[in-house]
Amino acid sequence: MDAALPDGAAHVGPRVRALRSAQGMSLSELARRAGLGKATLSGLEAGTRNPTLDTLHSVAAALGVALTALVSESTRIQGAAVAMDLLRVFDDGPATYELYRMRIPAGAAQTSPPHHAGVTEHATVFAGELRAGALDAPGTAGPGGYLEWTADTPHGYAAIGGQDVHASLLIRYPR
Amino acid sequence: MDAALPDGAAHVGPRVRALRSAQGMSLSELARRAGLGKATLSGLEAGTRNPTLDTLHSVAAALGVALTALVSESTRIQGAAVAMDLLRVFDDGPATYELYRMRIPAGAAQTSPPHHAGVTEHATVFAGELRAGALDAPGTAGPGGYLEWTADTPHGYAAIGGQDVHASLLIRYPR
DNA sequence: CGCGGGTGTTCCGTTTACGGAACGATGGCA
DNA sequence: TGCCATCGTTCCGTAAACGGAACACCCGCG
Repeated sequence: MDAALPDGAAHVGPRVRALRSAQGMSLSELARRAGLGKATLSGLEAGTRNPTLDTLHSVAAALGVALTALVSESTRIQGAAVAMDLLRVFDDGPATYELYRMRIPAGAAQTSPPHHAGVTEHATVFAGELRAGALDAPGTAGPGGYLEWTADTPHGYAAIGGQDVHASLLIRYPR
Repeated sequence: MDAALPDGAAHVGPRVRALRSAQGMSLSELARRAGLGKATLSGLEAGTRNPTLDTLHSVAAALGVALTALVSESTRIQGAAVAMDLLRVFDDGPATYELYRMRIPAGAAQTSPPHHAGVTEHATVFAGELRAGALDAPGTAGPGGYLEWTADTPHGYAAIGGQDVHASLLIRYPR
C-alpha cells in the first residue's frame, strides 16, 4: 500500500520558496508577516524541519494562498489510459463521495472492473469528447456535457474526439 | 489548557475522527497502521495538539485519503440561502471551470442574477431534493441526480424536500 | 572607505509534539 | 461470575520544532 509516495514533506519546502520568490518577497519579510521566526522558515524551505500545522497555516496565510496549495500532492491514480487526481472526499450521511479530476489522452480508452453494488459515477466534461458508461451502453458527452452510469457492472472510459478529455468524475458509494 | 489552536488545526481533528469512524476503524488500529502513538492520535483528534506535517501525512496515508482531504479549508461564499465552498478552479483551454460544493437549508430558496453569455451551471446532488435552473423552467433532482442550465438568464436554487440539499456545482465560463 | 539596513543561515534555550507504558472502561465469552 | 482483549485517555521522558539573537554577507549611500 505504501506505494512509492515521495515524502510529502520534502515537497513543501521548495514550494514555499517558489511561491515566496514569485511574489518578490524576502524570507525575512515572510517571517515577519507570518509571525514566525526566520529560523523556522529557513529550515522549512530547506526541508530540514518537519513543520507544524500551525506553522504551515501561518505561512499559507502570509503568502495569500490556501493551505492546500502548500501540501497538495496529486495522489494520481494512473490507469492504462485514464489519469485521475483525487480532489476531495465527502462524507454526507447516507453516502460517501469521491471527487476526481480525470484526464484521458486523445484516442485512448480503458475499462474498469465493477465496484460494489449501488456505486454510481457522474462525469462532467470540461474538454474533449468523452465516451463512458456500461460497456454495452456507453454515452457520449462534449464540453459542458454530463454522463452518469452505474459502476457495479464493467464500465469504460474513452476519449473519442481528436483531443484529450478533461472531466470531473464523482463516484458515489452508498452505505 | 486554553490551547486555543488557531483556525486550521481545530478542523483537522474532527475530520480525522469522522473519516476514521466512517471506515469503522478504531483509534488504536489507525495508530498501528500509521505507525504513530495512540497518544498522538488521541490528542490530534481532540484538537489539543498541533500535529506535524509528517504526522498528518502518515494519518492521511493510513486513512487512504489525500493529505488535502484533511487540511482543506474552504473559501465560503454565503448567499441568502445558498452556501458555496470553492473547491477548485480549472483553466482548461477554451473555458474556465469553478467547482463548488453547495449547501441549501431545507425549504430555503435563492435567486441569482444572470452571468455572462454562454455560462452554464452543472449540479450533481448528494442529498436532499434540489430545484434549480432558469426561473421559468427549473428542474428537480434528488440524491445522485443531475441538473444543468444556462446561467445567462436569471436563475435560482431551492431545497424543496424536507431536508438540506448538498450538491456539487460546476460553473463553466467560456472564453 | 565606514555605515546602516537589508539579506539568509546558524546557534541556543524554551516549549511542546512525539512514542511507550500504564490506566480505567467496555465488551464478548466460557 | 471471572477472564482477557481491546477500546480511548492520561502520564512521562525524550527528541525536536519553535522564537530570539548573533552571525556573515551584500548592497546603496554619504
